[in-house]
Amino acid sequence: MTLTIEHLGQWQRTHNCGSLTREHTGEKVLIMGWVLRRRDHGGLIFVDLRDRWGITQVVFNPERDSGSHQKAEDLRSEYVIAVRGEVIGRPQGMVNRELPTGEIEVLVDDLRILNSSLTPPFAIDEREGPEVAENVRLKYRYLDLRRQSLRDNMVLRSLVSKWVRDYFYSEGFLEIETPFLTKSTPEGARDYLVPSRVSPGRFYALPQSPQLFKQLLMVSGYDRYFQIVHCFRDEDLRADRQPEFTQIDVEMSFITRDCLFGLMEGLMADIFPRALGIDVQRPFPRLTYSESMARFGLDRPDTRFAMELVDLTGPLGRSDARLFVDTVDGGGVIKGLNVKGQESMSRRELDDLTEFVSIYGARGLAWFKGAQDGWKSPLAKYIDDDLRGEIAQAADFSDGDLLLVIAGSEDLVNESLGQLRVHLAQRLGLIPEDQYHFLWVVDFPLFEYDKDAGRFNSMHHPFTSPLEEDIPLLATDPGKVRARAYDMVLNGAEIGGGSIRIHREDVQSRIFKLLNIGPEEAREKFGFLLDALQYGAPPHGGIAFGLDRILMILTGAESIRDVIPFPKTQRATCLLTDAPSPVDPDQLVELGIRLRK
RNA sequence: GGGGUCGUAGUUAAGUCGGUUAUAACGCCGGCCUGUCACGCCGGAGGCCGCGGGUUCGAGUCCCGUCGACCCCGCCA
Repeated sequence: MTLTIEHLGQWQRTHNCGSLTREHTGEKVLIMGWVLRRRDHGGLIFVDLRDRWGITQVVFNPERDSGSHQKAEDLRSEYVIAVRGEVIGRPQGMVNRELPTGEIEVLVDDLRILNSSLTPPFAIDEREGPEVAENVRLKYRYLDLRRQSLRDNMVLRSLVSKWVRDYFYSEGFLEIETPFLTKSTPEGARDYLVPSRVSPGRFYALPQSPQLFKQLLMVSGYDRYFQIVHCFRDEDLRADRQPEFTQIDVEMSFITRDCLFGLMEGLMADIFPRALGIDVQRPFPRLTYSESMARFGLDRPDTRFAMELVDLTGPLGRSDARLFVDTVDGGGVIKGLNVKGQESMSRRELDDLTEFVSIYGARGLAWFKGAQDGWKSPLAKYIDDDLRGEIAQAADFSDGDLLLVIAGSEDLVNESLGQLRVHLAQRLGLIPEDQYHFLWVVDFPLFEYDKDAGRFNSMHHPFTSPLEEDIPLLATDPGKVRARAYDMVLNGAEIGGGSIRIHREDVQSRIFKLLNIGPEEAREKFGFLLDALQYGAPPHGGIAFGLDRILMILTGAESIRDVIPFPKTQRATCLLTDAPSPVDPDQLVELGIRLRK
């Protein structure tokens, strides 16, 4: 016999599937949802009915209504149904403590089957089995989104957006939209381009961020702007990077850095307690970029554990080990990591660590084990007792400890040792997962030197203001100039970054010149900004947070894809829609585009 | 552009040194079952071993190529 799909008719929901409790006992209710699971006892049929609010057990009893009981025999997973019935308290001993609605069930008087469903390729009930391969989940994303863990993430995402809006509105901010079809700018990430039909051969770019528009809004006097906005960058993906992602974008006029910090700390102190029930200590600690690099090797330090980097350039540079001496002669540095109590680490494990740091260009990883009968290390014989004493003191190195050492250029040593620090902490379980360490990293360099191109690039972006006391250095030693730029860091992840901007045209032009952007190029690319700066641009600055990254931390997600409803694969494709896809040749003709073979 | 992990029923996995009919669990289908809640019991169906080529008497297994998912380096102002 064939299944009959029924119309909804005049039926209206009285409750959702998460709302019924013991207090509703005896009430006639009408609920609708998806069949999560059917348990057919021949006589009784139980159905776990699911919607986005929860799960309610409904019972079909032939003695109550034989018609609906008979229809219920045809129900399968993910059929869409509506049931009318009575809320009854569950009999003694049959309460389900796992469910918020577990004290009651709905005894069905009438059933309408609103839609059938193919058997889903994977169980919607996540208790069913192990994790499903991600390509299957992405192809059937609409089914994956039905599952509890993804749904929880989407619900939190919605709430966080609302809390952000509430916070900024209460602080007097305006939410203003900026264009998605805009002008390509040369700096920064690769642009996503959109061809113009009306102007053949010309292209819009999707914004990497609303940076210039929010600065223009400050010139317009729309002090205290924010926006929750999509941004686009055509770069390769990572576990925490998608080609389109969401920023909480903020800009303010007439502010000091400290004023902005206070407001943004307030935002975090609003969101995190709501989401996680934790306290957020304010003010956040501040670390200069150079201190962060020296102590943690990275510009986004995870301060939930110690194991800081130790500079051993002095003592090891005076040792008899050729490697170390040569490094110092070549202007390099030698730094170490004291891994407390890991003296027993095996050769095999040390090889793994050596391989790990080689990813970041480290040529090798020297190790010293502290034992009662002296140091154990292939290099021990090159280091005399005086130097050992010096090193032991500098690194707090004693019996039972493992000292890992890397020599090379400062950048390389910091990067590889900083990554190793985090890697080891994860492996050794040194990270307290229930802690949330916010901090600011400040005073970034304004420029970084591009060896290949032989010129300076902006570290943040070209509109970042230098520290006032460093402005004279622009003429003499640009590499030393510090920027009024800052990052907010949480548990070793950069969750936001910003700067006080340049608001004077003369300073902006000077920076462009240092960046090798000539006056003509500057005019062509940023002329509108340079013009605007000459019409009474106020001092201003701002910040942008990565909403997706914040959500990753709030949800404990390992992949950014788990906090985005419809994410893309690592090759930036969408397995659900099969985008990107070829287009009709007529569309290309209309755009004046011919594909190269 | 580069390095790595993986790809076997719908799903998750096993598959030895290359050997005869490719296993299991869950799911699915049929039957039984009035208190289950990841129900239970009995029975059944289900495979382009990602794809293409090669080696071999013989390939899920070895080799080459290719496609796809994931992680990382480069890249990401």
